[in-house]
Amino acid sequence: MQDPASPEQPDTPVKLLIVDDHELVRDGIRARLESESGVEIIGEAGDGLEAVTLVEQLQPDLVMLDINMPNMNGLDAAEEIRARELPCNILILSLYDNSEYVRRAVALGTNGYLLKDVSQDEMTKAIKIAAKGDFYVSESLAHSLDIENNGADPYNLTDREREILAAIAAGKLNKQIAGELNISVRTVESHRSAIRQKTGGGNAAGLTRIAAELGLT
Amino acid sequence: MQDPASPEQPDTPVKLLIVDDHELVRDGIRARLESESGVEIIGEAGDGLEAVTLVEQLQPDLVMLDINMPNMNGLDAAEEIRARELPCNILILSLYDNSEYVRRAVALGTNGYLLKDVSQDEMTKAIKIAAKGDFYVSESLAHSLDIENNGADPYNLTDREREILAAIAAGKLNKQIAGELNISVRTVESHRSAIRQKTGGGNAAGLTRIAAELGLT
DNA sequence: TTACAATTGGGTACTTCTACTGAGGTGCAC
DNA sequence: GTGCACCTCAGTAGAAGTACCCAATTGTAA
Repeated sequence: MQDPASPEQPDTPVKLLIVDDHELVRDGIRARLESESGVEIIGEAGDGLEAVTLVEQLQPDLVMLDINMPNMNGLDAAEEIRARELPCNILILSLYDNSEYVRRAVALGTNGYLLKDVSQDEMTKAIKIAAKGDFYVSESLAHSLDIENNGADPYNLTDREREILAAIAAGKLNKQIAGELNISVRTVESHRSAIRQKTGGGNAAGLTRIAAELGLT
Repeated sequence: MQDPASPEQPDTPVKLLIVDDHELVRDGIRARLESESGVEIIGEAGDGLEAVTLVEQLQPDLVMLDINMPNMNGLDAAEEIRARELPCNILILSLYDNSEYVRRAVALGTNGYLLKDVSQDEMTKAIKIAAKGDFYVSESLAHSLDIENNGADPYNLTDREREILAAIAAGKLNKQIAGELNISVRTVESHRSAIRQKTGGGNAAGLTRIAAELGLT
């Protein structure tokens, strides 16, 4: 993936920026890594905006990004860091083994995706790998990635269908959606019908639950 | 609330059991408290079932319970601990400032409700208070509790309305709901109409989002 | 080029939901 | 006992969604 100014020598510690909106989690990460000689925590941030600013200022080798945060979420922050071409590797640390999240993290060219139930050993391993510019993913997420590599999500929804599913979950009526997308109500109904068939979602309430499951809210 | 065999003397440390399904969070709590002389961590659990077992075996003064966990969630574990009349104070530690959760925690006779964005100072303070058998709640949650004390939730829904809202969010049709509750479809429609009016929820998708917000899923 | 998937749009008939109106019965508080 | 909130049920009208059927266009892959 990316190969910025990260050190190839094992004796130069990895300069790490921790980003999570919960101080408690940051404390946990800090507690785990302070015994690791190969990692040096050079800063912390509590939301995505702050993260982007600090990546620019502190120039860490690696930034560990939580996803759910106020102001700017971790995936958007990753996108911004890539857009500004900041020489920093990115490791996503999320609560959710949501395939949409993983899909997007991969698409953004991040260097790894960890679940928060990760063990200490796996975390340090992931940090080393991601800091080199390679890619690491939680073993428990391997199946999601397999699916991703096959080019399909759990329900095989197309982009358009996901777009419309998100609108349905937002409580919009078919008529509204048709207006916003400049297509006919019948077309929206066709998509909606296809979504129901693929997901087994049933009515609007069921589809809304599935949209939440896919992270489309 | 409860006043079990917890020590009144400040020099006897509080025997604490930590329960969270994420080792990372447990590490964070441990890191924060190991500098505190007044607290001794005597065990950890990763789910609610294990928590109840360990409370029985280790007899801690206080158990810190996460809510979202596999096997048995924290609120159900708290209920079980109270049902077995185990002499242990309970402090809930949750990600969510969900008024339904807070309501239930209060109803179960727990000794506090903390959000995970809590600072180190507030956490130790809460532990001291809860270990004495008093009640502590996050300052940021005070408003939810005020509402609770006024006998109302954010939307002023009645019990029946919450029941029906949950059914709607589960994707059930009015006809199904009517059948299960042995009432007329028209009555379900009346309730549904009242729910929409109170919550501004709009259609089924909107109501489903609100149900999720209220923890009725 | 052929084949296929995705997106687009329509017809028809049916079910479900929404928005308004009305009211009877119960239980609790002042 | 007089209100009041809650739960119950109904009529009517229209809007929205569901379940089938169908096909034209576009782009991409075999």
